[in-house]
Amino acid sequence: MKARLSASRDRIIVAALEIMAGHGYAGCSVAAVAERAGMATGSVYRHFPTKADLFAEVFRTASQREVDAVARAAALESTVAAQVSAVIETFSGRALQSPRLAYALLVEPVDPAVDAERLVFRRAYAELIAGYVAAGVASGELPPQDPELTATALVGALAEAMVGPLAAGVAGPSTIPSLITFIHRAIGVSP
Amino acid sequence: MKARLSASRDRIIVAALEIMAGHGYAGCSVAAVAERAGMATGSVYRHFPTKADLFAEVFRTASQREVDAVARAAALESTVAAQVSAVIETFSGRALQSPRLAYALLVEPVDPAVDAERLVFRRAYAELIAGYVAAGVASGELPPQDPELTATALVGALAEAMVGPLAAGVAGPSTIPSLITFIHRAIGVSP
DNA sequence: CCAAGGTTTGAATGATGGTTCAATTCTTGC
DNA sequence: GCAAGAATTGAACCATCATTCAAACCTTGG
Repeated sequence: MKARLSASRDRIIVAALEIMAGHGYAGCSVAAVAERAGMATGSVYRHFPTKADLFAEVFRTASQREVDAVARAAALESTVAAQVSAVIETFSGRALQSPRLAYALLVEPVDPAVDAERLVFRRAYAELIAGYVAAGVASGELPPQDPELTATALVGALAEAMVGPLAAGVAGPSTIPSLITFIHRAIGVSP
Repeated sequence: MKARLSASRDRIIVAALEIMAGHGYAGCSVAAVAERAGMATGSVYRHFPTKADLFAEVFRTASQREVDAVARAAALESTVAAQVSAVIETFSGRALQSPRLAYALLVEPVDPAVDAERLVFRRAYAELIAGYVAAGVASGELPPQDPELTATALVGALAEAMVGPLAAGVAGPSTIPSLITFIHRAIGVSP
């Protein structure tokens, strides 16, 4: 019974994610989520007090998954240059794999309460990158700089560069390599 | 009479801008705009077919003003390094002067139809910057690169770096200089 | 001055979609 | 089996605004 409850909760989140991946946040009415989760509209409210709470958690879940994937890929590398390349490749590869979801997570207009969760998402990326940058500065691989600011700017650059390709559905073949070059230069990787 | 008509139209746009600057897009109900413009709600619809059309124009107007100010400041400089510095200083200076408006123009959740206008805004900045970068590459002041991608990434970096300070109301004293350093390095200005 | 035409008004309308809740169905302990 | 209690249902409710429109009000040409 407890299990049934928590299973329902999970089904709701999964359903919401699936609809986001297919039709964006715009397609995520509570009724649509409930239907896809195989339950009545009202039942959603047995698990989440409001729609905003539900989607805050949905965003948190999806964001965590993305950040984890990127962190895992970057952790395999040992130089800052390679770590940052891994971040960009993983981030953009996954985004292009589920463009609608990426668009929703990154920039689609959402309820302001959910928007707040998006900031957390972007900050999580920034924290991850800031760590690598700080290590690079400490080891002398990178010139002195404010790792927080560098990381923030880098997340912005990455997100902005992906918005066009996400809308189009594909990225030009030189987009990712160019972006890597740009960002390597930006953090001061010696050529 | 014609004058009266076009004056009303202007009053509506000005009112919308003022409310955006004070309470963001969230505060911009048609009723609120009409009241501030000193007319009845329904009269707004004698000038704009829908709210989305009104705010598309409001965004276009505000964006144009911003881009013009930045372009004017950059045009006074003669090296790419100085031009880009002028862009960053002007952009961030103006944003911090009207943080609520800047937040609305840059990232606040808005009606999807209005959101499209935001892309135009960001692209206008990118075009401006791309022009300078392309000239710098041609003159040899900058290393070879894709000016479009560089400019897009740069706009993203700039916007992202401002979101935190905009929410807080102020930027730390080193934010702008650090950002300039970062972006100079990113485009390949020789030190 | 006056009537015809256009303009302005602001309360009513309507659409959307989140939220509630009385009725029903299911689960569980005895 | 069988209540008692919890969970589920989904249609009704409600709040929010954008949008409309019939009535009231100007403006202007004669």
